[in-house]
Amino acid sequence: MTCTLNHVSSAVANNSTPVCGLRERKKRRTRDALVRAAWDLFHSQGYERTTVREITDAVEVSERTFFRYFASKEELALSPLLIASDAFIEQLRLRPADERPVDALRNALHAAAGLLEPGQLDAETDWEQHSQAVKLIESTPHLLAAHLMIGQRLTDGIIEVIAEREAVDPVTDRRPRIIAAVFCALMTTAGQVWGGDGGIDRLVVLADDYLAELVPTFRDSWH
Amino acid sequence: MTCTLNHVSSAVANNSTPVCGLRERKKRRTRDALVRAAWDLFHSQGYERTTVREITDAVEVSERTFFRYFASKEELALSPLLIASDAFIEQLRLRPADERPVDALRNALHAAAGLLEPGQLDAETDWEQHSQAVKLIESTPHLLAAHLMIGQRLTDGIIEVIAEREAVDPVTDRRPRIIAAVFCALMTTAGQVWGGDGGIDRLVVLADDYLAELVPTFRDSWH
DNA sequence: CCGCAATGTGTCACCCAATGACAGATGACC
DNA sequence: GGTCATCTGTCATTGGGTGACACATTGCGG
Repeated sequence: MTCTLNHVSSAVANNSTPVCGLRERKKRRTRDALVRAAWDLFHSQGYERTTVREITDAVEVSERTFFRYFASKEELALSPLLIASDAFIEQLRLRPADERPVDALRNALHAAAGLLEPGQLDAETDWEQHSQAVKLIESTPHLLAAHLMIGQRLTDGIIEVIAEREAVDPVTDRRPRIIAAVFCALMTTAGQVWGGDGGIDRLVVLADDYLAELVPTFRDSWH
Repeated sequence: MTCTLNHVSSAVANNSTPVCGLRERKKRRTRDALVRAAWDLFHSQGYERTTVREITDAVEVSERTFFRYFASKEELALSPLLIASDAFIEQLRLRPADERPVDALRNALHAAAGLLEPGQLDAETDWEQHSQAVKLIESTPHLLAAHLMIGQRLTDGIIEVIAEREAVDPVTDRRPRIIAAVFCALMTTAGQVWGGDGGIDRLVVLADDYLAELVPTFRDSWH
């Protein structure tokens, strides 16, 4: 299965930079070019049958350079998901403290979806292609595994934020773990049923739908 | 993340064979030797720093032979989990039809754990080393991703069995998907908290504990 | 405007996982 | 014992990924 994903945590960071010097602009340009060329190739011939060599040839840089921008081929493919995941955590942090955890999660989901909807932030978040990205990830075992890893990372993030919000110890109190794991599992399921069709709105509706049955339980267990 | 796991489905199959001819015995012997040598090396120097070459040198076979027994290095490392996962599905199939889904899942878990407890079925299920195997998997990103893939595979299996038991269509009725996803998510979480310490019994206790809060919800949604 | 330091990039060499092709060895079965 | 299927080793090759080093470009202070 030849997979990696060692450097997930350091993958984003460089988002919406002020774009000051020429150096930075050049870097951003080659990075975007790599992402664009990669997705074009992925769509036309699939992820596994696309070599790093082909990507770098299209952009006219060396293979070595590719791996200075992305720790691995899969990190490139998964960057949209990483961005979405981080956006969600950020929105969750912004939820008012008096919301119950389950409501904070649902509201953060709506907020994050609203942010991503307009698209056009930069090359990776171009929402028109996001649908195809989802399809590609779900249909490529290697990428699906990495996708699940991002889900795991998201779960850990949620545990941390919820525990902080509710002022409980995430080690001794199992509730943050439970709600985070269940929420992510339902999100993943919703994402699979969604399949990328019908826009982000449909995904949110699906997730809400799945979550609805469990809301009473989680409300009871927290206040 | 250099991972694979393409041939998960075909990995088990050869379990508790009658051991007839000399040929079969020899094959089984080299296979077991590979597994044993691999785990020794994994424990002493970690998964990623162990090369296939080192494993095959220890057993004195060619690298090519290794890949005739295992589709990938990670398939070898994950075979205990695959076996456990398949055992669970099998037990779930054996549950009487009048049990509610959530009860069938819990009972199947107990049954499968009981089966695995004695250990000593063959090299891979040697339960004494299973604890260390879990630790190794959880601490190796590459293996953790593959572990999550097995969880996904288990989820799909559960959906199928539940839908069959309850005579519902798994595509239109979302309940099998929900209960399977939630169950697997809680199992995974329990497994991470467990960490391999305290025997399989403790894992079952943890899983039961996590599941307990959601039992009322799932009982209500089915009958 | 110039020179230095930092940083980005290309080249080369290398490791490891994995696969295909082919030939030789070995057990199965009559 | 001989034939046949199957297992195995050897060889060559591909593709992902990394380290080392040299060169080029940019940023910046004088």
